[in-house]
Amino acid sequence: MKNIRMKVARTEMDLSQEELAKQVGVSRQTIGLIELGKYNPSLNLCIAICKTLSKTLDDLFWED
Amino acid sequence: MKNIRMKVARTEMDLSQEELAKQVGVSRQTIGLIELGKYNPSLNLCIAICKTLSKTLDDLFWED
DNA sequence: GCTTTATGCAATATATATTTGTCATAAAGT
DNA sequence: ACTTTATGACAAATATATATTGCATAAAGC
Repeated sequence: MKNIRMKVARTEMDLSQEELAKQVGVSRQTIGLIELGKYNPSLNLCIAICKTLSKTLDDLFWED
Repeated sequence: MKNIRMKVARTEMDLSQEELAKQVGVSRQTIGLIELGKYNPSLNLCIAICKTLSKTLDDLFWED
């Protein structure tokens, strides 16, 4: 399912998908697909995204 | 690096690597390698492990 | 001593995450 | 109107997570 929390956190930091991708070291498509919920990203990537967005794993990726 | 928190959580539940693997739906080797820190597991797998061990992502996979 | 049980290691095979490139579109700026 | 910027979609190629099998070892039970 869509990861709205991640998209919100990204826009709060005023970053485009492409800018976040560059900072995290992946392609724009990867970021886009994660936000669309069509991907099962690796733990290391999740952690890199969290650190860039000043969030934790539970903040962005933990449900219920 | 080694994931000691995961190993502790598993032993607290009195589960072997093989038992946890079966409950989570992966092979024993995958669990072993995650605990040894030689793997970059997928988010879905991390979540499945957390739920089986009654922990959250931050509990088992978030550092600092 | 022998047999389980639990764990680590290594090699090959398969599934899937991620990249790269390209196109389409809508919104914003000039 | 034109040009950027941001995003979604798609297909093919590459990298890597995960499965499978088999072997080695140490600890525990009998």
